[in-house]
Amino acid sequence: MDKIKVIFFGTPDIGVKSLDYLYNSDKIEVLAVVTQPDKPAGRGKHLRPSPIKEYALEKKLPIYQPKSIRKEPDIIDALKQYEPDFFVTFAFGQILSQEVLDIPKYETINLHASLLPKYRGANPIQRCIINGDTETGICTMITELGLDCGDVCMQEKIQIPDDMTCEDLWLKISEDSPELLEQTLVGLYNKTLSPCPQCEDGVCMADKLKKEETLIDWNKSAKDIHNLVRGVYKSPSAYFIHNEKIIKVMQTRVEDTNVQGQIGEIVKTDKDGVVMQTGEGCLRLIKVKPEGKGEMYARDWYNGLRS
RNA sequence: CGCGGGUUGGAGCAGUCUGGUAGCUCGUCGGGCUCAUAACCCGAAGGUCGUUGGUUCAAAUCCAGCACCCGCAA
Repeated sequence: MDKIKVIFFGTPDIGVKSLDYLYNSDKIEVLAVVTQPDKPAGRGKHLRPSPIKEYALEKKLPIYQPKSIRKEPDIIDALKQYEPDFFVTFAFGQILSQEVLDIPKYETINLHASLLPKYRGANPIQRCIINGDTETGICTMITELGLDCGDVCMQEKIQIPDDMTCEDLWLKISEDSPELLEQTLVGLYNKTLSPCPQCEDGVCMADKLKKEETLIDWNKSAKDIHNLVRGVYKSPSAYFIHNEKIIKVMQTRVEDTNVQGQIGEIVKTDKDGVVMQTGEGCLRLIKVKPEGKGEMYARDWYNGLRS
């Protein structure tokens, strides 16, 4: 059979393994890559290419970097010239227009990191952990104009253990997505796969994370704070303010303890960390990252406070 | 040239403004107490104070350059 001709739309590193897998697949030919423009990043404000672009450069694939794909007819025309069978989008970061969706001969396929119709939107990975879900997954779907509302092609479930962080889940999704994408493309191409409409009952949205959500509210339960900490682990991290310094919380454990103290205060310390009183139960801080410092054990941080 | 913090025994910090004896909380090692202990008591080892140069009788401390780490903002 002929190779399935695909153009890949993506930006962050979560899609790199998928792009690599499709690139190396003997069933698929990646014609070009579309990614976000280079952006100032990091401390020095230097322009940085997206991880997808770096991969494409390495493989010498054609690269397109529209500011907004809907408003750049030159790029739309260029994509038409490839006569692709499919567009594949995976964390691209821009909304496509109907004109763009109509380009591929078959469909535009999106990989979404949730079990649709749950967690439509920008941030399904962190939201499901913050909410304390024990299961999530990945879906391939037909892209339509509305936000993540198209018919679902395939899905795979992923269990969320109690100590999984968004980084762990991000990596897991990155690893599990390539095969699902390939199977979806082959299935649609051979017409052995029929997409199903989403059940409208279970729809919920996963909004972008707001900065104020990552400030720890000690009045919440230890369990909720623990979920927040692992849900926003490293990016951007949950934090609280101590002596006018930002203290990011990197690792915690819900504590079985009878110690009672004032909410938001340290009630106990030992070699394993610092125990904080919350609105419901106690939370042990295991690793923290004070402003201007590297990640350290909470115990070490506490030692320094007593100098 | 986006804004800012940092580098001091193995860890986390104070000391820098106002130059003059290397400090605190831990850890490690040894001893003691104890039925026992991660608890308590006593003692010890361990530091060219990031690096290079300058000022000075004298620099962790003041001045200049360099390296590395990090927070904010994007």
